Amino acid sequence: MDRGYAATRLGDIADYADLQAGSLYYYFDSKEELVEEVLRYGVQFTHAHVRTAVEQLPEDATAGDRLRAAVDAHLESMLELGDLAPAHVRTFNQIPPEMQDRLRTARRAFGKFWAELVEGAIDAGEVRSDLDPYIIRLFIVNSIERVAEWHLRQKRSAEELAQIMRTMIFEGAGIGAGWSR
Amino acid sequence: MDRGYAATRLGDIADYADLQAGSLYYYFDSKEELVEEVLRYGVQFTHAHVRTAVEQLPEDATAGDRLRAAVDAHLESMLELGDLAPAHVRTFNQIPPEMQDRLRTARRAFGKFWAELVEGAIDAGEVRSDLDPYIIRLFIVNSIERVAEWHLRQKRSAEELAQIMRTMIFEGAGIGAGWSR
DNA sequence: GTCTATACAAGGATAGAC
DNA sequence: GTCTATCCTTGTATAGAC
Repeated sequence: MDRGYAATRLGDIADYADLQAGSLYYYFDSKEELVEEVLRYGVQFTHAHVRTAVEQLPEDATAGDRLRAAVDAHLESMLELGDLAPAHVRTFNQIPPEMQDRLRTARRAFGKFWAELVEGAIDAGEVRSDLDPYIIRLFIVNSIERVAEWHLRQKRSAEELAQIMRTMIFEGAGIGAGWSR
Repeated sequence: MDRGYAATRLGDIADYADLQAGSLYYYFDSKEELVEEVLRYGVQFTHAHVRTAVEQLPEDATAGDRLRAAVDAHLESMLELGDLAPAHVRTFNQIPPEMQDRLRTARRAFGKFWAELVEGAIDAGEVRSDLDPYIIRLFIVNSIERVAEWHLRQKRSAEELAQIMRTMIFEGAGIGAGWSR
């Protein structure tokens, strides 16, 4: 679905599955249903992966540890999902509005989880409190989601990318103070 | 073009321009040509805006000042372009490959300008030198480009958004050291 | 310049054979 | 379950009137 929702023909999908276009209707009632299933899988997979990673931390993990773990796990999901990750990120605003509504519940649940992580880290004094938590969350999640889109010239390992993202997200690009002036 | 390249019908565009679909062919030879023109305008407008902002800085501006100015100007462009900004960002990977090739020259020129700003700031010791400059650039530009997509609940002024973006990009979300460990 | 009417192509969906 | 053939809708593009 790299090329967008409407541009992706059932024939393409069928090719990918080594089937003929018509055969897809044995499994799905419509193209919409098929796409919805794929997108829903993407959110739920990622949500589950991130949540598990956070919950598996030891009892004494700080709010910062939890947030860091979430960044790593979310990034891992993006990389593991392969083509599916960018598909989901890119495609959501292209699908029919009713479908967006149906998927929104799943997306909101994941967003809420993220929001709690960010707010927890702010309350613990580990994330800056001078910006809107909502914006901080958007910024972080957006950064992670787009990584899957970077067709990097040098292939980098998941660990390497995680390290880079953590640095940029939490420490920023600048050196020393006064950058935001 | 919120809904993607293929999903955007000539009829929609015609409606927007208070015309009938057929009338568009007086101005353009094809849908492709029309879209290409719109996208090209977007890159060039932004490139020009950012370049001008940077070049208008006083002689004694540091590499950091230049980079900061670029962030502000790029963000301003995104906001000024209105619907056109997300259209460009979202649509590029959906358009036919030959069209991507034709637009790539304009995009590369802008990318090169950005790369020089980032590298200048690294050389001047104002941006961290422990990460790949290419990645730093992707991260920064991506962050700016997506802001136009945030349908923020509270409307924020351009200055306010610029302040937020500068803080997140250069200082990061974290407090204190040790975040990237 | 902009309209209406229409030709033409493409793709989603259905039917029925195997 | 998967195929092939076909229907039907939609959307790009063209023609020609005004």
